[in-house]
Amino acid sequence: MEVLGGRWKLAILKQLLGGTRRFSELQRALPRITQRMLTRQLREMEADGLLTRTVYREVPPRVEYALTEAGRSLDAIADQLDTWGRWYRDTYRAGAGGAEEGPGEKRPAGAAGAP
Amino acid sequence: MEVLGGRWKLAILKQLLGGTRRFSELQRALPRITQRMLTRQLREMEADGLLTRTVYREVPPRVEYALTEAGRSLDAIADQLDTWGRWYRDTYRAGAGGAEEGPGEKRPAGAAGAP
DNA sequence: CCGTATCCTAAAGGATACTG
DNA sequence: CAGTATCCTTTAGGATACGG
Repeated sequence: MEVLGGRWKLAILKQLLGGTRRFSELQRALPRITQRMLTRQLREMEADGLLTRTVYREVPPRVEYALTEAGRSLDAIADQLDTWGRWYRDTYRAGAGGAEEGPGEKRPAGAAGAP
Repeated sequence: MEVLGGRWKLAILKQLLGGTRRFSELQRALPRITQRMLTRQLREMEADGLLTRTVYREVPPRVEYALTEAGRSLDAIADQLDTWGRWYRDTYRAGAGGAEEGPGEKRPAGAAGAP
């Protein structure tokens, strides 16, 4: 949780799972993050070894971010968190009525009776 | 991440995956959490629909916590996070040398080339 | 036994302006 | 384009003491 715990890290991870992205591309994909936060979360993830940052000294400058092996190894988890999150939101926030009888229908795959 | 994001929630979840627990049992299992934090995280998880809180008005009082379906549905994810966390720690913090050539050996199951 | 109440620090997150 | 620099608010987390 220390490594994934940022407000935006999962979203960034998801973007980078789609391939290398440059700073401005990430900004466009995540319209509500501020420049400062994007920079900070990216630097933290770099420090944690989840991604690499490559600076191309051109004009205009270009910086590319790509996942490391460690970052890519979070693929499955990120995916499951994403799926669970959607299920949870749809089940508990959906029709305001929400979980009147507990989650029973479209449960995330494999999480039914547990083990 | 909003739902799982507490410092202790994953640990609490893990305990409750083992069955119903009372307050003092959780405290003993998580020696470094303060009473206040345990109470708070439990109440948040209850509000999020992850667990139920049952009060038995006896002397001395007894309060039992149990996961809901939603809580139990996090089983697989909690497990994977746990596994990844250990792998990450062992790989990146282990011999101080750490990830000299990127994670290559005991990668968490199924997260290799990524499907 | 199972909490509340108080008080406090630190970390996270953000708005806004400026820059190599 | 891809950041820094400031300044500020909010939330998380914790230590300690007290109570039904």
